[in-house]
Amino acid sequence: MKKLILVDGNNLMFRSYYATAYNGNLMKNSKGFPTNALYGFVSMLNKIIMEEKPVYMAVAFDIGKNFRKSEYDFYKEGRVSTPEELKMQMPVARKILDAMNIKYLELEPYEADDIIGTLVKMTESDKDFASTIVSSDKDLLQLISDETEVKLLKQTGFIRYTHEKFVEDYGIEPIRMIDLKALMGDASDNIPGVKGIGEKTALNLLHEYGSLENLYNHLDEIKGKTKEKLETDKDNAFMSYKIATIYREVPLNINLEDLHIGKVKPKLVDLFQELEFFSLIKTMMVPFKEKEVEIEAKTITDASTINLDEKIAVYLELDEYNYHMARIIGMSIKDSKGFYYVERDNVLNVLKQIKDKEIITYDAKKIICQTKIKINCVFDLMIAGYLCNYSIKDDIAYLMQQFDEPIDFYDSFLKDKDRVLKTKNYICKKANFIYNEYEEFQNKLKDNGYIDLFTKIEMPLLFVLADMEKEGIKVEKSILETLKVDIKAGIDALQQEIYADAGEEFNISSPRQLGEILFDKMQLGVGKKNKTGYKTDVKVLEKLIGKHPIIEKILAYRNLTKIYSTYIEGLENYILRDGKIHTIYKQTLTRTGRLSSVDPNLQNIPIREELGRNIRKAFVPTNDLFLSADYSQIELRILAHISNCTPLIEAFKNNEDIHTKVASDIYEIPVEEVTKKMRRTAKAVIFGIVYGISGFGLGENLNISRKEADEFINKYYALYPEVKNYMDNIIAKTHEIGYVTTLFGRRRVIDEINNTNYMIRSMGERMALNTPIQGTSADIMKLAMINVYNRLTKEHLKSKMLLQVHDEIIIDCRKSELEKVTKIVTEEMENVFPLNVPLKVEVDTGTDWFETK
DNA sequence: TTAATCACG
DNA sequence: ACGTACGTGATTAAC
Repeated sequence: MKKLILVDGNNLMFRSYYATAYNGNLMKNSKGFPTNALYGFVSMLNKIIMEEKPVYMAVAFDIGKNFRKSEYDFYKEGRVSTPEELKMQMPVARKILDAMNIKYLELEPYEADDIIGTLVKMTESDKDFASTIVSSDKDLLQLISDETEVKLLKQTGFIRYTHEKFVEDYGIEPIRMIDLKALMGDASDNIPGVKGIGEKTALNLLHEYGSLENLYNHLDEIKGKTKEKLETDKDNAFMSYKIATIYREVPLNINLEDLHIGKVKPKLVDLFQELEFFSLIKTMMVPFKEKEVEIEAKTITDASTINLDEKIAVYLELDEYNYHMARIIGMSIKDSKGFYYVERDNVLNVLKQIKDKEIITYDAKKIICQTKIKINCVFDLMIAGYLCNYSIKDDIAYLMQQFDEPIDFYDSFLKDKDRVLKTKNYICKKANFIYNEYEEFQNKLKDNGYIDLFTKIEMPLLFVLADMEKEGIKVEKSILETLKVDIKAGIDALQQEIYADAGEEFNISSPRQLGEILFDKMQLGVGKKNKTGYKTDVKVLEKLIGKHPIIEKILAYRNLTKIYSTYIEGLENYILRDGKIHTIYKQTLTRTGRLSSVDPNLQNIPIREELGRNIRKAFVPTNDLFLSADYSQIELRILAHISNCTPLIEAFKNNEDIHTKVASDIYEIPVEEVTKKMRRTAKAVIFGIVYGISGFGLGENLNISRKEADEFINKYYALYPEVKNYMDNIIAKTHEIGYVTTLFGRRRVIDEINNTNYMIRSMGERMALNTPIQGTSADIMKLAMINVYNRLTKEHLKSKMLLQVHDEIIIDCRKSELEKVTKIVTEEMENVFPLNVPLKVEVDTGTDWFETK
């Protein structure tokens, strides 16, 4: 039996386009040509080939006019026209198929369905063939027979409709899909059908009478409204039948044998290069991979032959991402004359000799932390790329790919059996890329107005962060261990009680299993659903408190296991031989300009709940105490500043409690009469504003009605019209220019802002509101850190900055220096940049992180 | 690999 | 009628 796969090409392209077009970031190559539909199309083809392993294949397309439209001018009327960005991709799909050596068929005035129908007919008269149709279009189900099945694509996965499966699901023969459509019509194709008859009624009628023809022959047996409807629209029904029938006599002039899949042609590489489908080149083009160009690099053991009078590009390769734990593989250098390669054992030696020369690299922090040598990096390509809105990963290969210089990804390089042979060439290519792109990125920075942000904030910050990471924070394992024993006992006890309450053992950590126990077995409520089953998050569970003691036990269990695995076991794994944890601050990741912390994340150590907060007891100073300095209400102060809101600015100037102040304004009562609850409400409203509020969201958050929430918001706007004004303006402006800016000129492009999908557009608007606030706050903190660091260094203090948690820094402080350090952080942080509002810093100290603040 | 959950500002 | 607050990272289950 020869298997023929028949693909509905148009359908696949449309699906691929819309599947990814929604997020607002239409995938394009560097020339701006949209590629999202093509990428999905090729991936889908590959998937089909993998799953079906066909020997014969054909892809059908619509082209030109179609005969249905000529005969019935209402056909497909009212359809939104195909987006230009999808149309552009259609011809390329054909080119790709040609290069993949897969036949595609199109013929005016027929539609893809008709071509597929014709091919199906051909296979059915040829005993050797059986076909599988691939599409998400149910119309094609009418072609199902014993030799023909339809792989009906769903949002995720597919349903394979064989003849048997179809009859089982629909209770009619596949060919009666036509009769079904004749009755129920099709809104998307503008096929009328019988008005008022939907799928349910239509199916019932067909179960009873078998076909449209027979149904109308027995019209007198039908009662009531249905009969009336059928009578009124009889003509429409038979006309719809004609339109819905797939034509099977398209003059294709082809033999089935012609549809044999051939070998992939080399020109596919060129196409994919043009489209920048580098990952597809790697997976599909193995036999065609170009031979690696060998770079002539001199292996050196010292720096004597390098031209150090000009900038040099340096690249250091390690054997894992976490540079605190990694070992060196080798180092490459490019100068004005050529390439140099340094083997592992000589890296430190060479680096020491060149460290004060002007170095350009990718991820200087990695080099400094790994080698403990403070190189004079004047240009970090990773940071430049980040500011210029490139998608930046730790692996430089991602950036190289975007510049048409694809090399193996670091992950696959590490796994490569022949790695040793390739190393020199591989990492020299990286140095070459850095060297060659330096000027271009320098210009990009200039064009974007990023020179100050780059040279005065991000580059200096890199060295500050490197020092903090290198220093690390001391963690007392014994304290974690003590806690661990208690928590483990708690978990075990709770687990037994929960099993007893539930009447069976199950995996409490599985939301799915838990949901079934709570809502199906124990019937503790109706249960909200998500994609995979019942929702079981804190909010849901808290609503169930009181219905059964198991709920509180589950909440406690969740709390304990979270602490146990993430904050006890998790952290323990990161304590190095020096007894310290060295996190990695990602400087080139967030869309707003904030830092993030990984391996481990030290920016989300518990504080809000008492139990989790105990984790902080394990973090201790190596000097005498911790000093924390945090910006009080920095985001709100920035909001007051950028909206130039007089009452808020005044409140901050008078050092008022802002939440109480807003509460007193909203409730129209004196400050003294503001209750805790009022203050809490005001706080939630204020937060909502910063995030781009909706009445619904605030209502959810405060557990009040949407109407009440709306009233609060409107009250707030009335009180502080400047804020409302700012919000309206920033949204309008972002719609126009497509990006937002922080006070220091950092930009975030927001493509979502003009998306046609309401939900995505709204999200874009909220980002437009929030990013200038969050981003400016991040800029200010970064600058303050640099200034604090410089003061500590200049005044020769032994106290060291260890951590940053967005609006807070933690310093490992000498007791003798406490006064000086307090003065430094307060001065530097509060006076880092003049705003219309004062910046306020709150300082606290303690002998461990628990005691601090 | 993705989804759900929960930790932080 | 829609679906619902910004920015992160780690762990677990389940495919």
